[in-house]
Amino acid sequence: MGRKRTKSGKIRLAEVAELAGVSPITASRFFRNPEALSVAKRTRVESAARELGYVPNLAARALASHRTEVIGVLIPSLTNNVFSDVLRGIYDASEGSRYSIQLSNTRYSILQEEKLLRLFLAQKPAGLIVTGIDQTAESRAMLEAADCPIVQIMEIGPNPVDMMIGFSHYDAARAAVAHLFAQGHRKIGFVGARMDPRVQRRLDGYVAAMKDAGSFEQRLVVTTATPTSVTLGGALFTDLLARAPGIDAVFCANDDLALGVLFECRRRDIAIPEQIAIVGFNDLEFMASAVPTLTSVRTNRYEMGNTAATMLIEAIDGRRPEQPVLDLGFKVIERQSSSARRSDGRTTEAGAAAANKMIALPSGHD
Amino acid sequence: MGRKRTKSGKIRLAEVAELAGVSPITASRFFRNPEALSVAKRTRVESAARELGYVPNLAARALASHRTEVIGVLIPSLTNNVFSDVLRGIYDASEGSRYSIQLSNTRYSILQEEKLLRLFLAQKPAGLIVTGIDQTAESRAMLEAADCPIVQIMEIGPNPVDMMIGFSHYDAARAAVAHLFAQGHRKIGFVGARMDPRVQRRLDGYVAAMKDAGSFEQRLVVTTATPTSVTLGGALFTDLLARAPGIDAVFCANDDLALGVLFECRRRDIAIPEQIAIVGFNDLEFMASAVPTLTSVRTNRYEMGNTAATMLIEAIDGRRPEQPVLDLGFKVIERQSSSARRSDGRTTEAGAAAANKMIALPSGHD
DNA sequence: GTCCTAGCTGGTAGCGCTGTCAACGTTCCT
DNA sequence: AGGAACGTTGACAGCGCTACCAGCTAGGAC
Repeated sequence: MGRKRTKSGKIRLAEVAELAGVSPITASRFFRNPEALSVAKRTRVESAARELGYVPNLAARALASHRTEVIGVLIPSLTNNVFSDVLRGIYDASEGSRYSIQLSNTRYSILQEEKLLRLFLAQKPAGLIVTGIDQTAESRAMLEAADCPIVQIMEIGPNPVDMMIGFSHYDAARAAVAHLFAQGHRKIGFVGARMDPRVQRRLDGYVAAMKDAGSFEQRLVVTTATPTSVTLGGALFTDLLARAPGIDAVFCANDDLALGVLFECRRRDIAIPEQIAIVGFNDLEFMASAVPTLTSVRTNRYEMGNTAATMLIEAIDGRRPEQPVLDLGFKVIERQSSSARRSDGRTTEAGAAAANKMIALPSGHD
Repeated sequence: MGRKRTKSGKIRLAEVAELAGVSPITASRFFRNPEALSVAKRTRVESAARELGYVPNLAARALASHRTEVIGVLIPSLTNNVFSDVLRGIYDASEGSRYSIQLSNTRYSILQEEKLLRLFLAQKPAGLIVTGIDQTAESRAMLEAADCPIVQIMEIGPNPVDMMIGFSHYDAARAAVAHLFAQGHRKIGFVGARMDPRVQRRLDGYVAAMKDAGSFEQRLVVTTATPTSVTLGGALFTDLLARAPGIDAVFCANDDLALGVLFECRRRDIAIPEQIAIVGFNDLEFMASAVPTLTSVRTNRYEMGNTAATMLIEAIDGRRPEQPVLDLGFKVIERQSSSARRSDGRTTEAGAAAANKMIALPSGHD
């Protein structure tokens, strides 16, 4: 019995080729570039492969071709809702393609990111998705030297390494503050946690908007390096009230903080928006459902991940996008928590389904 | 110039061996089983590898050894907070080990799970983590035939494929309902979304507890196959109120629903817990911060993922746990939303930091 | 001193696939 | 009709590593 199979019982390409009556290399081509085969051989190989239940050995392929079919993804957090939406978009886009996702968590450390990047690059990934634009110089050099397509996600900025997709956190924050001004608020506080680069740029946007209006005061800003949470939102708001008792609005760097502020207002019997207006950031699902409903800045997280992975795969396959930097913009979703101040001090009690007015802006507008 | 390097400029094991003055196979052993080398050679190989910046080629290793260093993880959702905690535990445990995580999303479909399982198994993973105990017969057969360790996570049940770590959703739900009974509630509604197998078992636990007390009525149960959300919690609660206006408590199959119920109560001016008590499930962070604070069943999600991956890696390395099925239990965290009914109809307005009474139970107690 | 065992080391032979290049028709042009 | 050009196919030689087994040395038992 000329035992052709490996001990594991796996079917090899050679067996498929033999059954199909072609050479192994022809069978190999069938799986990588079927158009290169004549229709006759193509169908023969196809049916042989199906009959034997052939599954390619990716390790052998990677070894022989010096390429892997792995897309590396570096994100700073696995728990943050924001990134789970982005991730879902990435995974959805990778399904159906022949690429698989290799995920690593930088924990908001650019040093950790550099380490992971080195690890990834050593495996010659087919492509790379990295978060943000604040890499170490070393990381930046590695990315520029990498011979695979790269997408930077979450925000846009100058000097993309390769492709880039996101929006301007600075502009989004400015728009949120501008909205509060438009509603008649003047003493607008800022609460922020974690203070990673993107949150920092939201703060910068807030500061710029406040300075433009001549309303900026340092005591209106309360931040911490602690990871964000709903509870923390309440605590930071408490600090803010102590520092600046006269505030009439709060811009929260994310929605968890905003929810915490909402609860803290409940606890203190502060009326929203009559006494204090609240605006969050990201527009998580619960914002539309809270009482009162909470204004937020909608960011297209799923779409960001999905488009990033799609662009990357296209680029890997040689079809580079004509537009390598994509601004997904944002929308200020106006809800009860920031509606116009009224003399009677009440807002209408509308259900969660109340129509949302939107302010849509591509970032880059001022 | 005898060009020893591959065109990519990568250092190979052979170069390391040459510099260290040993044979390639000895150098190879250094990376897999350093103890097998004499101390002298060990240090020589080590410094040679460091000097050259050697990085092993995983594809070649996988091809030659018929093994990969990939742990496959199958989870039903990437957005659900519950799984992001589990995932973080898994990733944290895999860091520092030589195994990498390959994640796939079954989207709550056991057919999709079967397909993905086939895909994974074809790559000969080092180990596998699968969610739950409700695989298709085909999946089950594949898992049992797989020649790698396997951990089932999220719940425990009879007939583990291999290892298992989780808790009894049935017991946890019973304990939650028992807590409501202990606080004097009788007409306890149930709201559930998605109705995946674990939510179904929570419903079963609820039904059993209610029947034991002679309080079960079909109209107290409102469920939907729709994915869960805060908004949906409000909608389901609205349905429940219409079907059973006399309820005095709601057990929610998860915390998002509970938050939705809380907001809907606010909207309708229903006092919590005086008119209606609320209990959630999972004890997400915001539960302790809501107003009123929300009672929930704490589940050890991070620990579950972390322990699962740790056990799996140990098993891969040949150290099987003496206890292959691990019950992580749960705790009913009592908060304001379900405190004892009072004649004066008020609860004390305590901050989020109010001490939580806990009922700790390993699942399996009745 | 001889034999045996254990511990360490190295040689050989692939793992399953693909890059490269040559060779073979076939078609189309001049 | 001759030849170029194209499309299709196959032979060969590895990719970088490890399984397997043989050989070597040292130390201990008799």
